[in-house]
Amino acid sequence: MKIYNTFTKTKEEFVPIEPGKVKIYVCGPTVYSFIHIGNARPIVVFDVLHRYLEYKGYEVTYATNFTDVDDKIIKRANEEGVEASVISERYIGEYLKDVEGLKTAKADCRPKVTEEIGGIIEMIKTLIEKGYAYEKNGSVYFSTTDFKPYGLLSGKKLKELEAGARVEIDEEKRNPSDFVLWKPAKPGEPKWASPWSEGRPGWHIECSVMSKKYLGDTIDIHAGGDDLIFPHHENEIAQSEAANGKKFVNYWMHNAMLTISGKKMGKSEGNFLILRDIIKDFSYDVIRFLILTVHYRSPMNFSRDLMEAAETSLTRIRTAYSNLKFRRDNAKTEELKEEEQNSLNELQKYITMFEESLDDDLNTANAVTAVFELVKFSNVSVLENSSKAQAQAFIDVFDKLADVLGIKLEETVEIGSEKIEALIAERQLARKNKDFAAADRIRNELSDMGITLNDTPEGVKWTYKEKK
RNA sequence: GGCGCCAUGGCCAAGUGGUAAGGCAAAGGUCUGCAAAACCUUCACUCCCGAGUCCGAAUCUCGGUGGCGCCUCCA
Repeated sequence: MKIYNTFTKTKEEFVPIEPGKVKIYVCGPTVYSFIHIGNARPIVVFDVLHRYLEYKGYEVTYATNFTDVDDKIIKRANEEGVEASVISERYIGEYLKDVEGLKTAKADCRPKVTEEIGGIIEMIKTLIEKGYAYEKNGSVYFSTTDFKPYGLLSGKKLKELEAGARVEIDEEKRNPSDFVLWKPAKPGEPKWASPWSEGRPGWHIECSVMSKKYLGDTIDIHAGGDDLIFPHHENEIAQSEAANGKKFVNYWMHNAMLTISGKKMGKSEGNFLILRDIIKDFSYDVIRFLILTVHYRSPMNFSRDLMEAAETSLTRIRTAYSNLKFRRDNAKTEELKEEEQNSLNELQKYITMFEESLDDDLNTANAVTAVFELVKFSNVSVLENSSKAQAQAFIDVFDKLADVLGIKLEETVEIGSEKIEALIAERQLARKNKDFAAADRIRNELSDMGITLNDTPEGVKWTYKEKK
């Protein structure tokens, strides 16, 4: 499998540190509100990476954190007049609901910063001892000029950074590009005791500490949004490599931003759409599917029109799948017929196409295309007179590929199927008596419930789609 | 100001040297009581513009134009 490594700016053959095992760290959310749909992109993309590596037989350890102490959380807590932990716990809960909905709940661990303070203090101590960090008035800063490789990931040069007008001037820092590892608490802010002051950690140090604790000094893949390349990931490298004296990450993966009307969607930009709001009109599956139709390193412009198109596309896949199940359950022949053997041999072609796509830097867009090609092939191959064995073979391939992409092939029916069957039987009777007005009335009634009927020579087939 | 990325049909989107995947939308047809689904057919002599390299370029080089991102919290 080839992976584009942001550090080397090339696609590289993926070779894990330990054969058969992969350690992945993905930067998680700061929990001060609901996530927006842009946040869903890395969650979905790197979940597919996780699933695909497992599909290929790797044993994956996947860690993603919660930043549960931060200025924004404190601000929100002050606005509501509650403890910071009330805010963070609330949005961790909401985040997990979204993660569940997106079918991305496979992470092995989700550490929280507030539960890792001890480890953070230890790493800061080490950095001071090794001469990479210094204390000033209760704050501790990382000295960027003392870490020679600083800037290699982002391609920034310290000189340029200093020349930039946007670097905050801070009298305590030796260099404008130095960043905070520990800062003293202001009155009323959450705080922990440390050798330097009662305070809390800076943002960047947490990921270095948690990655080390849960995955080790050197990990295979570290991933996140491309807006984290600088300064967050650059700083993580500096901290981890300075403290551990070892290479931090072998492959850096970054997803491009989700845009809206061509502009980056961001909480600071104020042009974001909350995932929960989108889910009122579309299912989680649709946003997940839409995200997969674009390569993860290309910017993706979000719109409702795209969601609608994605929903229709997804329905095409689901319809093909449900047709297969219908054919299987109504098949007149059990055993595979001789003439069907060719189609089964050809199935492998689609699996290969699917795998080659994902092997090429996780090209989910082409993997989805492979699924569409499979849909087409299935529609022309598995017919009324097909055997149960043939239909099942196709179903197995659908299941296999959909599982990697995390696409749900069937919607859960929320209505009692006895009721549906009764109405269908009633309509069939009406049709038999040529009372088409009554038949159509029942069909409309079912349609209002989200049931679409399909009259076939083998009987009536129905599919369910949740009404929004 | 510095660094980097992108520009493919009505919409979305793969493709990074060998002659334009796929999805949505649209048009016609088959099937059907009508539908739905499915199938068949049609839908970019062309990939922002100009020049160059090459037997050959959407793909490489140079120059434009337009758009975006990072340099500050951000997925």
